[in-house]
Amino acid sequence: MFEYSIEATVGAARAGALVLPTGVVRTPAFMPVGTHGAVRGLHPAEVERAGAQIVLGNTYHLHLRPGEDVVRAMGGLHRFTTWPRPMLTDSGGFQVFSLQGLRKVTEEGVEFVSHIDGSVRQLTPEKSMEVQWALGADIAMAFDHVVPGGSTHEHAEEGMERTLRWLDRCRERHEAIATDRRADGQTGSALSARPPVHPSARQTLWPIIQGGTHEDLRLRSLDGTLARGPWTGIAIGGLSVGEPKPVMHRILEDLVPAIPAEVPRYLMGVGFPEDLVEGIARGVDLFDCVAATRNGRHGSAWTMSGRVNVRNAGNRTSDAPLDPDCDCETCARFSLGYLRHLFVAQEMLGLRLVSLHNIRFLLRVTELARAAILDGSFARWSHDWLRRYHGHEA
RNA sequence: GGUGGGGUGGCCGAGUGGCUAAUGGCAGCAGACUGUAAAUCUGCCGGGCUUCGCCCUACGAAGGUUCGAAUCCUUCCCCCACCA
Repeated sequence: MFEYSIEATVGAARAGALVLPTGVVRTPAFMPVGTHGAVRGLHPAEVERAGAQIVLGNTYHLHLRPGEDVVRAMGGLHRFTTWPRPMLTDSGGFQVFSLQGLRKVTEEGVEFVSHIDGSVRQLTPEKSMEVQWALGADIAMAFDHVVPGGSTHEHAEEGMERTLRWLDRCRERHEAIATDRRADGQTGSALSARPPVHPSARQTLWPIIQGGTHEDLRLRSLDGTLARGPWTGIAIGGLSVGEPKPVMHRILEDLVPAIPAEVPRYLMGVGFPEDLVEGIARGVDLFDCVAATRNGRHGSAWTMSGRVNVRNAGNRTSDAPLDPDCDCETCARFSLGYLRHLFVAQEMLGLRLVSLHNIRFLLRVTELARAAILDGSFARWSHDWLRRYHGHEA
């Protein structure tokens, strides 16, 4: 369980298979984000048909609503949401970054003022592990401290060191709960025919590398993390949080080669289509990003002919698909002119259809990249793809 | 016919002497969004130009008072309510 096997490589790029309790994830892979236990606007069947192999949930948000006790009582996140494939829960660490102003960080953990009802909630490494065990995803993420992209060396170092100290506490609590569960004989899958009252005892914990845009800190973060291993996967956090793209590429180039080859690498919160290709080329195996669904709801679509703002007046009578190169359910059936109408009329179908297209667009990028790695053509494919994609950018 | 109320930029609607090319909202146009406080947010939105500025035309119409009017006065046109 939790094995990762590499099937082929081209340069730093890899194609592999990640075995998880509820299924296998072929990499490189994009993971749609379902913060509240749903990929916004989309039916799980649609997400599955689009080719998603694994989706995310969020510890902070699901803790606030409906509460992990509810999810556990409902048989765990897989059964609750009916998503039959692997899941990963983010730890709430990103909310330390995104909810600045609503939280206070201390060594013990983070105090959040709930954006829902104003109540004060504390999330600690231990609490995050407890919540994530109750949610029952295949992969739990360590509770980390994300700092903004432009952070000083001193500030980034503080967040990185704290993330390492928190990692010790995460691992300790995560293992303790796993041991308890095994003792209780709760080893069944979260997807057993009759769902267990408690989720699977099989859940793995992945650490997160921090260190901002400072190479020395990134490498120290990795060293400290590896010293606390072994791990079944390693995540790179704190990128695409305001720093220029070349900086992110440089960090990946310095950091990824130092990560043991046999471990899957997960670049958190990234990205846009070009970020996936650039990341894969630098050895990243897993990605997640809210942009596909958020941009989709906002009427912005990725296509091989450039970004399309669906609402634009010029699309009023366009009978063409949103993206003629796309094989998604939206492009197979609907005209761009109709999609524009749906947005202008504020019909929710429009939000759904463009979200679905964007999700498919990213999944397809990973599928094409994977195929190119498997047949050895990745270097050329990625070069051509990037040139074609950027060729249409303004 | 009488009395009262009202006519403001595509629409709704503030504004009752200078800070008003005129608050807001809607509609329209464009842009942003990267481990989701986002079906959100930002900019433009009378016309023209050499667009961090200048010049036209503007608050039903015409005329007037005033240094200065969407705002005050006169006449006219139109709308609404009630009374005959």
